[in-house]
Amino acid sequence: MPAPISQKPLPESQDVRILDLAAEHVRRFGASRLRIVAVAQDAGMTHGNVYRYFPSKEALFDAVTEQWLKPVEAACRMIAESPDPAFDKLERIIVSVHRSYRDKLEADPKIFDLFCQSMEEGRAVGRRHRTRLQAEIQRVLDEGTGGGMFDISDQRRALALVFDAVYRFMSPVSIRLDKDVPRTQMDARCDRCVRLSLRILASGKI
Amino acid sequence: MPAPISQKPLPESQDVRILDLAAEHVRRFGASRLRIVAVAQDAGMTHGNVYRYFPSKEALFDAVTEQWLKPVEAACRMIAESPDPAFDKLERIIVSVHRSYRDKLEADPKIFDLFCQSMEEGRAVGRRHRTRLQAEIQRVLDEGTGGGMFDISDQRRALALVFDAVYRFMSPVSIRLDKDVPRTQMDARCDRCVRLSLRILASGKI
DNA sequence: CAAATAACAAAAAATGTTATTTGTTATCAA
DNA sequence: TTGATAACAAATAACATTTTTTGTTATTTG
Repeated sequence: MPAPISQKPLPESQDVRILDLAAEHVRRFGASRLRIVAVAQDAGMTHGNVYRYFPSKEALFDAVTEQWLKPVEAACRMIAESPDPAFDKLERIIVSVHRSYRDKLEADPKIFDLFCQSMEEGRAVGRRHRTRLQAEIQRVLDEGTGGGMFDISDQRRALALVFDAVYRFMSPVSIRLDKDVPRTQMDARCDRCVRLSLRILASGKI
Repeated sequence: MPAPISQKPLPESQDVRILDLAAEHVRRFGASRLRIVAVAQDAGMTHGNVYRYFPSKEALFDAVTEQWLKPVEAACRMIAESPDPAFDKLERIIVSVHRSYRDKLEADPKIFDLFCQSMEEGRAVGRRHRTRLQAEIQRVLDEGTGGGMFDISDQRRALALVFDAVYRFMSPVSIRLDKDVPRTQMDARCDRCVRLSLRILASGKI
């Protein structure tokens, strides 16, 4: 029998505590109303001490966003690493990202706004997140090409084309614009659009 | 020899004058800094009189936006009415809209912002504009289907699919997000994406 | 009558002031 | 040495006040 997992979770390290509290503040009041002093107070410390962990308010926001986006990337990696055919994985990854974003938009609209803002301002958090997703997709694409599943002359171009065609379902800003369109409808359209784009990719005629 | 066209243009009607001045104010300072009193002053009248022509500031903004978007619609209609094959026209319309938007973004970024805002807020101006573009496209689509060029079971669905796939190049908000990507690159990607989407449409397998 | 103005209340924006917050640094305690 | 605090200047937000703007309506002008 393995050693029992400690029932009481270890006392979180301060940076994680601050991060969680900050996320909660954003969830409740939105980023513009978050005050470092208030977060510090909730954490039972002076505001100055928060700066030991996060060099600036923006850095704190970025950390909140990054943390909050991790599950999306994890789900993506999960699929990418599964032993299924590359084509299927590609489809599932894109659909998964769309669904995850939509879930997150509905669960935490204020944090989603933070995410969108970072994209609109072209800041590093958003860019890095997208790069990580793209890397997973690129990996699957390579795998598919290696196995002779995709016949692609210019891979880079192919990837760009797929991203362009499914942009509406992968771009947080676009997804937010469609927030009032029923989920079922958006999901169905996403599925169809992804399938279409990938069929072209598979046909290799680009 | 035909009668000479009057050299001096007819004195513009007041509403057009006000519209032009308002557009210029938006161009210069952005919508948020536009003051009805200032426009009225430029037009040489009291601000109260502006309300004889436009019932509210929002109505004035909408009129500016609508006026400013007319050339996009005109170009679209021009193509739709040409005697070319439906397939070609469809492609040219979408590409034309993308190019027009991009031109306008570069020429009048502040008015473009006004347009984007109306889309983001789901206001009538933006919706009507899009509806008019869609109507032209639908017309061409019908034409193509009638001539046996497209084999489509569910037209409504087909149109939605094409719009989804070229969304990045047709949505003003998306285009603005890509404002720093070189035009030549965006244009090339637009062309490829449109061609891809339409090929699917032509194949009829949806 | 059509086109404009003048005058007005309500809403919004600018202003100036005070209080809070941000971010740094020097200091303290374990 | 690590984790915290206290104290501080500069930046920001909050707030009350004044001014401008918006939108209406009654009145004038040609």
